[in-house]
Amino acid sequence: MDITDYKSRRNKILQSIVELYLEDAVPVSSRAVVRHARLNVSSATVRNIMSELEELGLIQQPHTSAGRIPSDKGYRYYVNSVMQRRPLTREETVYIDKLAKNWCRQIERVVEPTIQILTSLTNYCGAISFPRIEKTGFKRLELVPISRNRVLAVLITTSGFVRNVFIELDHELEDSELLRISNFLNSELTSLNFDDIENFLLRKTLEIQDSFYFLFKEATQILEDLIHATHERIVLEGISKMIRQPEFQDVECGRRFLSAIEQKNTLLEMFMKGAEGGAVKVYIGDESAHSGFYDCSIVISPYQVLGKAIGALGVIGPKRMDYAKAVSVVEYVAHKLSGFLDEGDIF
Amino acid sequence: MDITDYKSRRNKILQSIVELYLEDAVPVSSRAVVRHARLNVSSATVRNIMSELEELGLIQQPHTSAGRIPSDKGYRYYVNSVMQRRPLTREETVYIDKLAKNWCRQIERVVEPTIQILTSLTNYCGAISFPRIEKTGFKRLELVPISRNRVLAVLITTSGFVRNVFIELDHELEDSELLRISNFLNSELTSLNFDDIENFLLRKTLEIQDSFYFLFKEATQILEDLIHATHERIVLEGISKMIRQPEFQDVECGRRFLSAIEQKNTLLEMFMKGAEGGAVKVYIGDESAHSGFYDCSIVISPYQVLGKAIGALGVIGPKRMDYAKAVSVVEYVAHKLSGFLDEGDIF
DNA sequence: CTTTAGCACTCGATTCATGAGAGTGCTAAT
DNA sequence: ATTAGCACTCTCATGAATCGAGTGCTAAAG
Repeated sequence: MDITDYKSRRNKILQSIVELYLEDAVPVSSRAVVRHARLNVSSATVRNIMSELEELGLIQQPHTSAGRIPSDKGYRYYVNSVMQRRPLTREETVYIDKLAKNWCRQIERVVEPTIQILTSLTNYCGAISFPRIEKTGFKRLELVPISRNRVLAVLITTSGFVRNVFIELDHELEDSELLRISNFLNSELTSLNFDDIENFLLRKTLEIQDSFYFLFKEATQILEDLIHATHERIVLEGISKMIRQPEFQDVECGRRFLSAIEQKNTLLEMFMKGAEGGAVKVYIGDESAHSGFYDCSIVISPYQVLGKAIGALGVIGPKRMDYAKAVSVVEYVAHKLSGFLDEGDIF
Repeated sequence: MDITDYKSRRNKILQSIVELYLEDAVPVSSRAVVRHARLNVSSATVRNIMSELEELGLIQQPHTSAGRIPSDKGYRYYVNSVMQRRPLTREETVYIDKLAKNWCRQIERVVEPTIQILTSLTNYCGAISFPRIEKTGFKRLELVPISRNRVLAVLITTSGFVRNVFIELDHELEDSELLRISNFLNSELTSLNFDDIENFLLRKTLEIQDSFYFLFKEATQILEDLIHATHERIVLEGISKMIRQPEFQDVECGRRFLSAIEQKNTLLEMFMKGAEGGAVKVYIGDESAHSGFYDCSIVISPYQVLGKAIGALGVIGPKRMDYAKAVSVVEYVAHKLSGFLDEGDIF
C-alpha cells in the first residue's frame, strides 16, 4: 500500500468522524467508523489510525475510553481538504427560488425572506448585514421642502434602495434653490460611488465659484447626512432552532451563545470582515474572535452589486455543523441576491 | 381584631410571598414571611394564614414540606389589589430622558432607544410594535417620477414618519398628471386618518367626473400600496438578560420561551390587543394565550398619537417579575413616547 | 510489516441507599 | 386567637456499587 492510499484512508476516517459526529453529537467510536466508512479493516486497525490522527491534533478524546470528536484543527482540515462540495438538491433550489420571489426594492423585504431561507434550510441561525450604502452607487436625489428650513431628502441608490432623512438647514432656502441643488447633484454624481462622492465633494469645494458656494455647502451637508443616516445593521434569526441543537443542552453554553449574538456590534464587525474578498468564508470556533462563539462556526459570504461587496450573509451553527450543506446554501443565496441587486437599475 | 384588619394581614402576607419569591425565585417559608412582613406573630400563625391562602388558590406548594409560591391567581390578585405603585427613582427617569433624546423621526431611531430603555431598566425582554400607519394621519404625499410607468411615492404621516414605495403604474403618466394627483390628494386628505381615507376614496369614486377618473384610480392605487407597504412588525430584545433569570435554568423552559418569542405573529397579535384601551395591561402566565409564555408575564402599554393608540410597547419577564417596577417603567416610557409623537407636526 | 482477535482497563452514567436540612401540619398549652 | 413543640415529609447532596461502551496493548496470523 503506497503513501497516498494510506493518506486517503486517514482522510476517509477523519471524514467519517466529522460526519458521524455531525449526525449524533456523540463521540465517535472506532466501530462506528468502520461501519460508516465501509473500510474493509477491523476496528483495531481504525483505532491505530485514530491515535495517529489524535497525535496530529485533528481529533481528541473527551476522556480516556470515550470515542473521538474532531478538534478545531480537525474541522479546519476537513473543510479545507476533505469535505466534498455537495450541490443543492432540487427541493432546496426550488425553495430558495420561491422565497427569493418575495425580494423587492425595500431593504426589509430583502432581509426577511433571505433569513428565512438560511434558517429553514440549515436549521441554524441565519444572519444578514444591511447593504452598506457607501459601497453602492448614487442614482438620484429628491429634495422635498417641508417647511422654511426643513427638507426631506430622498436618496435612491443604484441597487434601487431608498433612504430618506429630514434635514434642518442652516439657512432658509427657496424652492428654486433646492431644485438647483438637486439638479446639480443629480447631474454631477450619477453612478458615482458614495466613497468617491465624499472625495469628489471635497475636491469640488475648492474650485467652486462664489455665488454657488452656499448652496454647495448645503448640498454637501445633505449628502453627508444621508450617507450616515442609518447606522450599519445586522439581522439574525433562528435562535430557537439553534438552541435545540444538543450542544446547547448545557445551559451555560446556551447563555454564552445568546449573549454573543446580542452583541450586534461584534457580529456586524465579523460580517464586515466576511464581506471582504469574494468567496464564502468559514470561521471555526475561536477563529471568529468572539469568545461567545467558541462552540459555533460561522459560514459567511459577501453579496455584491456590480462585483462590489456591499454586505454579507451567512449562518451561525454549532461547530459540529453540516459544512458542506451550509457552504452550498450560503453561496447560492449570496449569488442569487447579488444577481437581484444587479438588476436594481429600474430606470 | 375585626375583619378588615384580618384581611389586610392576609394581603400583607401574600405581598411578602410575592416579593420574596420575586427576589430569590425560591419557595417562601413561613419564617421568611415573618421576617419580611414585620408582623408581630409567630411563624405558626403565619402558617395558618398561609394554608388559608392556599385554600383560596392564591399560593401553592411545589411539594409537601416546601415553602409556598404564588399561583397565577395569586399574582393576579397581587397586581389588582395588593401591589403598590412605585414611582420611578430619580436615576431611572434621568436614564429614560437621556435615551429618549435619541428619538427622531425615523422609525428605527425610535424603536432602538426605546427597547434599550425597557431592557436595561427591567432586565427582562423589551418589545415594541411598529406604529400602525392606519391609525395615524395623512400629512403629505410626494410622487417622484422614476421612469415611464414607475413612480416613487413618498408619504409623510402626522407623526413625522416617512414611508416610501415604488409603484408600477397601469398607464404611463405625464409629470404634470402626477403633480395633479399629488396636489389633489394633498389638498383633500390633509390630516385625515388612513382608516377614514380608505372610506373617503371609496365614496369619492362614485361622484368623480369622468375626465379625472383615470388619475383618481391611480391615486387610489398608490395610496393603497403605501398603506399596506410595510406589514406590521414587532421588535424584541434582551433575550440574554431574560434567559439568565433562574426559571430558565431548566433547558426545556428556556427553549419553550425562545420558540414563543420567535413567533412574531403571535407576539404581534398580543401587542395589538395590548394597544386597545388606554392603560397599561398585565398578562400573567396563561392569560397571554400563547402556551410558550406559560412561565412569563407581559406588561404592555399602548402608545398614542393625538390620543389614538397606534402601537404598543412593553416587557416580557418571568411570571415572578417585579410588577410594580415593570408597570411604572412601561407606563412612563409609553407616556413619554406618545408626547414625542404628538410633537410630530414638524411643518 | 500490516492486520486483527482478544482481553484488561478506564471512566462516565445510572442506580440505590443514606443522612442532613428545611419546612410543614398538628396538637396541646397559653 | 396564638404559639411552642414535635413528628413527619420531601428534596438535595453524597457516596458506593454496577454497567457498559470504548480504548490501548499484546501476541498471533496473514
